[in-house]
Amino acid sequence: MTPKDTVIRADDAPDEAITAGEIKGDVAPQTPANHGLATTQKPRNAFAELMKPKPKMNTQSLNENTNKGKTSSRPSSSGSKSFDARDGLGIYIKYPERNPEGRVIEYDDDFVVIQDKYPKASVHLLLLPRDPKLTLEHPLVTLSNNPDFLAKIKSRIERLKLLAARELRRKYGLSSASDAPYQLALEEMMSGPDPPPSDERDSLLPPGRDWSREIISGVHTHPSMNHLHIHVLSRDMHSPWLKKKNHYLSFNTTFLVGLDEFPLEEGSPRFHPGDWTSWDMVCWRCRENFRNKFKALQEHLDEEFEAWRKE
Amino acid sequence: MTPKDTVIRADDAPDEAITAGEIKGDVAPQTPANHGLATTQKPRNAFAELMKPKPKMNTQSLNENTNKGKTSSRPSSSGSKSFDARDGLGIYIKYPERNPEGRVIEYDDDFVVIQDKYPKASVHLLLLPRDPKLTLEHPLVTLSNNPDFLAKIKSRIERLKLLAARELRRKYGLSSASDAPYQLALEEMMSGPDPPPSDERDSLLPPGRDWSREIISGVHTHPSMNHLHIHVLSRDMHSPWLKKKNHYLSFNTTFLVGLDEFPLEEGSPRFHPGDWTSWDMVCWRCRENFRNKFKALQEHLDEEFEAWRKE
DNA sequence: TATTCCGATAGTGAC
DNA sequence: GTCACTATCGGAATGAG
Repeated sequence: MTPKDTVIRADDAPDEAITAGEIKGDVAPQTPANHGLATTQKPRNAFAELMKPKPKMNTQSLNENTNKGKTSSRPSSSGSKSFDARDGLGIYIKYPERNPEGRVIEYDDDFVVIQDKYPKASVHLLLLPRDPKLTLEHPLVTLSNNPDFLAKIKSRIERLKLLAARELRRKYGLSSASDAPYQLALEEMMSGPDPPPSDERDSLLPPGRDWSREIISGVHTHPSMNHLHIHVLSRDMHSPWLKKKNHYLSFNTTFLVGLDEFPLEEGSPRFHPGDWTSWDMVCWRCRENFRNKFKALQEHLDEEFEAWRKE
Repeated sequence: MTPKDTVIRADDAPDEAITAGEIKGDVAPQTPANHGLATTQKPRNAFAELMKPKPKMNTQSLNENTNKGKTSSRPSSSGSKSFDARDGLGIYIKYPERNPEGRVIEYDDDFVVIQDKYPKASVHLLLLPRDPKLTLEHPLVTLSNNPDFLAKIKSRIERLKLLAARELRRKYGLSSASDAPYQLALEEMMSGPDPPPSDERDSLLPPGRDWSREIISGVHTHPSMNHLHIHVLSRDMHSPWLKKKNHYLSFNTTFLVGLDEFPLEEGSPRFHPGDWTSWDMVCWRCRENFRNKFKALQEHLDEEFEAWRKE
């Protein structure tokens, strides 16, 4: 394996996430079932296997390992004496091959992709640049002042959006009305005599629902976690970890700066959102204003989610 | 019984409060054991019986009936169609002879005295004037503009303070260092050959601790309960019903206007205390400032109470 | 400032 | 804006048939 190769965390048991304890060597095991996405870096990913159509089963494999591997959760930011919960992402950047908490999706010399430990939506990934010169910089500054870096990020994020979109299709494709053409054709293809490999299927199938439109990406204006991270998540905001007003606002106001908004111009007001935690909560789908009534919003989001996934 | 007589709620079982259900007739029963206080109105009271010294027992009879007779709690402010919890004191004024919830201490044509349903101190009584023309007036206005009424109230309150002081002695006299001379002499008196009746004892005994100094009285600047009521309570603030900051502040700031401060002069700032619920909580005994830390104050009050009662 | 219930808000400590 | 825990603060309903 050359340093520039992307290593993939693969799942032999598609419906159960890999835990850190299952990985014995330096890198995650690879299986013949892993079919990578076609990019310049040719990374392969664990979602590929998960994307296999599973009629009659509504698996949620990505959200099932929320509490697994908790004993292996040890920040251990070696060097700093005092523990700081805000350094929690450092372990993934430093030792992605250890696959901490079974959360690593893929990694190479430049990036680590993990599932957010506390996802705020059906799909919620983090892209973590590994460059030590950049990882502790402020994301708005770095992404606005470093064109080369921004270009790399944008390229990588485009690919992650597709990854996330495929995961949405895996989760909700069968209950989606507009995805029916794809799902029906896929079923026919897979029950046929010679099913093509998974990375060739989509080009042979009708488009169905454009799930990538449901994926958002960006960075928080004032991140709580110290290491630079870019969010890639579905916009449904349907998650047991969405527990507080600021959770919702941080992804549904200008506190989130979308990747496509960069570079910000110098002196942009986006650098100073002001008292954003006091802003009203507005439904991302129907624009109803719930002011500060989080519980009411939460119930409403459940309903919107059901309608959304069936679109 | 003439209308001007004061009717006393008497306890045959001193350690257990009478409940409303035990009273069959129009008035509370009287027993030979009731020895009244010597006032112009000659009211007798339930505390007299409770004041009997009970060595080795630390009874708290006054606080034991908190939840009794709940079924008989019916505001029923006849005339107004809608229920209003702020009219809750009306029932005591209207039907004191029913002894609602077993809470009536004494009553006559002009006043009803009850135990506060949610006492904020070891002893907490309410004096309720019955005059329909006055009971719904604002206490600060009425007590400042009506000298005759104020005089009656002051007279009555003086007596209630003595009643409350005796109750403090009953509860804590035996654990009080400075009350020892009284308690020892009392014990000797009662074990002697011819113990005098209870209303003659104190004049024959050494003074002991001046419990009346521990009693405060006054009205809230902005009462929540609609019917005019004057608080008479011990200053210890030791009670399971003291649950919130405003409970404490309402008796330990200028939000409480002491009876002896009346009449207020017209335009007095006391009419407008301002944002009093945001004021700091300061220990009534040692003046330590607990700011808005209610739990910390509560623990501290427990300690102060133990020291206070042993004074 | 009646209570009670529920929920929103705020501060803290975290290996 | 990391979470989880505790506590403080804030609004709304409140009985009874």
